[in-house]
Parts: sequence; structure tokens; C-alpha cells
Amino acid sequence: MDPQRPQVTLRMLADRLGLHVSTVSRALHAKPEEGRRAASSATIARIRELADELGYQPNPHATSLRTQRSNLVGVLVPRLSDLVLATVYEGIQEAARAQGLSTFVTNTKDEPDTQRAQTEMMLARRVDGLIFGDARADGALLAETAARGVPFVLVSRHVAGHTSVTCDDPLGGRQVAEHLLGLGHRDFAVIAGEPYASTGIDRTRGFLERCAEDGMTVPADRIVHSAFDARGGRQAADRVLDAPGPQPTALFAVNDFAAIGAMGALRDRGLSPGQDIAVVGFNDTPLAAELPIPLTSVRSPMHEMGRRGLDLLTRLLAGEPAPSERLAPTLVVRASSDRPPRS
Amino acid sequence: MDPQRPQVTLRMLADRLGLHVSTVSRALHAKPEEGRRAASSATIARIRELADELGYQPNPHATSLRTQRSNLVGVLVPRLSDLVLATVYEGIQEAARAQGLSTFVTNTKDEPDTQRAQTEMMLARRVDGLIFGDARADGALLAETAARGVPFVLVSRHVAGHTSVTCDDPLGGRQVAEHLLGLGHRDFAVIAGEPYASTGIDRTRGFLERCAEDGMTVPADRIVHSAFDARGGRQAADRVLDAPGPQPTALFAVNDFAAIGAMGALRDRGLSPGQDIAVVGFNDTPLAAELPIPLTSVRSPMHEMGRRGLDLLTRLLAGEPAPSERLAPTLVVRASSDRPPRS
DNA sequence: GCAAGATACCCAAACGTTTGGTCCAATCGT
DNA sequence: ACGATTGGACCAAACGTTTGGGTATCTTGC
Repeated sequence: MDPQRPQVTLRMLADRLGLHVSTVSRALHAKPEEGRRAASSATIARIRELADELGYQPNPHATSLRTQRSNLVGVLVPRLSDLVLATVYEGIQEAARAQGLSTFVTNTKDEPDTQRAQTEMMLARRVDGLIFGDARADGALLAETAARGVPFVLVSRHVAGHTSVTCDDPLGGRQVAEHLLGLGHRDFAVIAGEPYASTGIDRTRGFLERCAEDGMTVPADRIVHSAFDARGGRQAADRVLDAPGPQPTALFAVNDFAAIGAMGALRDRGLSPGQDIAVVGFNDTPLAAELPIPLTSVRSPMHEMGRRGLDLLTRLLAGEPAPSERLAPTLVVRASSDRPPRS
Repeated sequence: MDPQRPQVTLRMLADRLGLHVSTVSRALHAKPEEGRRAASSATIARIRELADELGYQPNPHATSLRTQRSNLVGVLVPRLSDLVLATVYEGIQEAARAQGLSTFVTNTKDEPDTQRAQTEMMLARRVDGLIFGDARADGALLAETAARGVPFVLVSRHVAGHTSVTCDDPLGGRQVAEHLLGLGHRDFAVIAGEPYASTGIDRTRGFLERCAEDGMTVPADRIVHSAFDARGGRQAADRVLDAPGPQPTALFAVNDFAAIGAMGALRDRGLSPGQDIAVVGFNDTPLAAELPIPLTSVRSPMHEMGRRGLDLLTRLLAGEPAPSERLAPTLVVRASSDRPPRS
């Protein structure tokens, strides 16, 4: 279309139409009230037409400089190669686009130093607000950031005192316990995720609470922390299974990938997931349904979480109240946990 | 630290030091030659000190407006929730940060309309260059974009006439064939991925070529296209396995997730991957090694591909030559294909 | 026919940088 | 000692917008 990228500016339009640049700006910018006062509707039409013809695109840097608003939001996640956060981010981005915002996203690997550095970097880029997908339970960085007056919301994980949109993780945990108890399981193990992530903490807590309601308690050495990936899950499962004494009949991993890793560990011991030991994951990753042994999992609305997160942020930016949200999970039972424990 | 985000500007520094804003700019900006001519080293030190103390961060919008360079690069991928592209993007971002660049990334879902719209959107955001991770074999959009004088490179997939950094996919395919032929397999099926992606095309081609060298040919109905995910892989495998006649003894999926889906399809038929039928994937996803039946796969340097892609782009932006690169794959043999076919 | 009010514009400043010029004083070569 | 050089800084314009205020011209009410 264009010959060689000669960017069209307001001045070009103005000159070509014999108008002042400010007139053109108003004509293109303000639809409702301002527009009327700025130019005749005939002129506005002329301006619009030429703008379309030449493919005018406002220079966002000029706009941001003038308005002191970048229409940029920064997103921090542990890692984008984690499907869960990648999906959340897709939701964020989708909502952002709908609002005319753009997003920067960056990995922090759950390392506090990196989180801090990347937050700083986002602010240097003059984002209007931030979305943290990697909040740590202690919340030190968040407190600081809030004190600086930076608008932000949390997604996926929550921390008291900050607005967040999360899955109802305790409920999800309860649902898993309910399901397994219903099948007759009594001996559980939990692969609990990273100790600083509210997701793992809450899912585990919900699970244990529900167990407790049936008088069941899970021994401490059957609750092991782990990374949120297959390797982490395998290692955690190894620790549980290598312990002396009787084996659990059911295993709850707070993350699908950890569950897959755990299944591997089971297989290594000649145990068949779903037959010899029930396995349940969390998030209902697209993979879960397609695995050789389909994985029971709690569906969490990852995409939706991202969308709501961004919406909450824009509300915050508009000075409106932005109450935290908790989205409902749904248990999806599959072959990895569809039969009672072996006697 | 800061009270309430009063952004520090050059003028503030200048005023506080009794200097001119241009002097401050030069002192902070140019280290080597320009700096010397701008101010005495004592003054430079004073300026630097105050800048650090106040936490001066140049306003990128002002800079971009003035210099006509945004230090932004746009990245288009099919979807970020695809681990492969997410990992490539991590590499891109890492390299970008090292160069002081920031990246916008967006999903195009491999839909031509979305690709076009997102390209336009990136350009409207005034990115300096683009990285396409979603190039289509036909290359129509790329040709247009090139004609407009927009600098870009391709990663993961390649298209003739554009600079790209890819895995040596044909070689990867050959390695798989070599391995399977070596085990004595003769009846193959290939899950070939999307027909518009050079990755799948090349991996399949390399595989078939190596087979042909041993006088082996794979019937056309044993080569099926598929989406690059577990569901796609399962569906494709279903099609192969439901066909009448003898079953293949080995199955090559051009993507690990497709391979996982295929394993599920095998399981449904009572076939045990690795025992009854060899399965090989591609990319050596972190998941591959941790699966219940560890998956043989071709390791492709995804991260590295991203890094090199960005480096190539910066070279392009600097007006230097930027020849395409092809990174070497490595076959990693695991239990899913470590024994000869059943007689 | 005249003040008042729209209507349809234009003017100019400002956002925070960068950068080619200019200018003054000190230093230097001879 | 005098013109040439240079070191050290200032000046001003420009990048492309937005926006509070003007200023003509045209209606309108009476």
C-alpha cells in the first residue's frame, strides 16, 4: 500500500485541507461534544475521509507525551512458558485490545530480585498500571509498589490488601477432597506447589479442610512442596512414594503439570495411575483430557481471570472502585480418578 | 522510595544544577565522544550523581518522538499458550532486554486476517521492527510487509526470500527416520502438523527423504495433517489407526503435544506406546522426559532461536547484513521408541 | 439594528527529549 | 603577543499531539 513508510501526521492532513492542525485533531478525536464545537460536520467528513485515505495513525508517543498517559499496561508473570500464566495473559491481552490498550509482558521466574527489576523497568517504560501474576504471599514488593501510588491488580494469586482476581482455590481444593472421599479414599498425599504462591496454599488448605470435616487428616510428610511443572511434580511424588510405610491411595497435585510428572513417578514404580492410585490435577489444562490416562482436574477459568484482571485495572485507572473477584472452579472427573481405592 | 510518582525530568536536573537541559542530556546520554565535548568531567559527575539520587528515568515517549525510534519490537506468534512459541518468545525477550529493547507480543491464531490486523496494530504502535513466529508458507502478508519497507525477521518457520532463524527441521526429520529405520521399523505414519507451517512440512520432508534413501516409502494416507496440540495429535492418530489394513509400527509426530495426543489415541486402542508402537515427537518439550512413558523427541533450540531472531533483527535495523540461520537439532531417544518393532 | 450567542475555526503553549549551532573564555603555537 | 584552537557550556528548533483560549462570521431575539 504505502510506498516506503512516510508516516502521516496531523499536519499533513491539515495542510492538505487548508485547516489548522488543532481542528483536524479535534475532528478525529472527539466524537460527542467537542467535535461539534470544533468543525462543521461537512469539514469533519472531509477530514475523516482524507485521514482514511492516507491511512492516518496517530503517533502514540506524541499522544502519550502530551497526555501523560501511555495506554500501556505491564504484566509480570513467573514464566510465559507456563501454560497457565500464558493463558491468563492471553485473556489480559484480549481485554486490553478491546480497550485500546497495549501490554508489555515479562518473566520474573518468581525471583524477588527479578520481580523488582522488572517492575522498575515497566515503570521506566511509563506504563499506566501493572498486573502481577507472580505475587508472593509475603507481598513486600506489592506493599512498596502500592505506597508509590502505582495502580495495579493481581491475577491468579492473591495477597491480602490488594485487589485481585483469582480462582476460588480453596473451593477447588474442597471439590477434589469431596470427590476422592466420595470414592472411599482415606490415604492422601498432596503435591502442594511453591510455598509462596497463594494458589497452591489455598488449594491445599481447601483440600485439607474438607478432609478434616470427615475426620480425615493428612500427615505432614504427605504434603510436599514442588515447582509448578512436570519435573517438580515428579520429584515431589518421588519423595512421597519413597517414604517408608503404606502408600497413599490418592494423590492431589495442585497443578496439572505437576500431576503429569507425578504420574511418571508412579509409572516408574509399576503403579498405574487411575488403577492403583488416583491422581487429580488442577487447572484442567487442554492436555489433561488428551493424556494416555485422562487426568481428573479442576477447571479454573484462566482466560477469564486475565480478562477480569485487566478490566479491574482499567476501573482502577478510572478511579472507580475495583473489588477483588473470585471465579468459580469446576471439577472434571476423568479416568485418572474414577474408581474406588483397591481394597 | 518516591512519595507519589513525581517523574523526574531533564529540566529538573538542569535547574537544580544551574545547567542547561541540553548539557544534562549529553552528559547522561553519550559516554564516548560526545560526552567529552559536552561538559567537564566534574560536571558530568555532578549530573550523574544527582540523576542517580533522584532516580531519573528518561521518558521513552519523548525520546521516541524526538529520535523517531521507539526501541520497540513487535512479535507475532500463533499463540502464546503454545509452549514452543512461548519459549521462543522468552528467548526473544531476553535478547531484547540485553539490547535495551522492549517487545510487544500478540497472538494471531494462525489466522491471516488476524495476522494482518495485528501487524497493522504493531505498526501503529510504531515498532522499529517485527518478528513473525507465525509465517505462512505462502508468504503473502510477508511480501506486502517487506514491500512497505518494514524490517522484520522470521523465527521458527521460514519462507523463501525472507531472513529467518529456524531449527534445521529437515535434518531433524532425517534423524527421526534414521533412528526408526535403525531399529528395524518399516511401517510408518507421520502426523505432519499444519500444512501452512514450514516446520511440519520440513520435518516431514526430511523424514520421508531419509526413508526413501532406504527404499522405504510412506503411503499418502499415513501422512496426516493436524493442529500442533494434543487434541490435534489425537485426532490425526485416530484417522491413521482407524484406517483399514495393517497398522504402522512407528509414528512420527512433528510436535510433542501432537505426540502426546497420539499416545492417548493408542492407549484407547489398547496399544502401548513404546511397546506395541514406537512414538517420536519433536521439540523436546520439558514435558517429554517426565511423561509416564518418556517421549523420544528431537530437541530444537527454541530459546536460542528467539535470541538469534532478535539479534538478527537488530542487525537488520542497523543496516547490517542479516543472513538466515539454521540451528542444529538433536535426537533424544527415550522409552517411547527404544525397542525394535514386534515381529 | 444591536447585544448576545452560536458556529467554525485558528493560535500557541506544552509534554520531555535530542542535536546542530553558537558563543565565550582559556589555552596554545609560534 | 596575536590569531587559532579547543573546552565547556548555552540556545533553539523540532518530533506530533492535545487543549485552553481566542476571534472572526453568522444567527437570533426583540
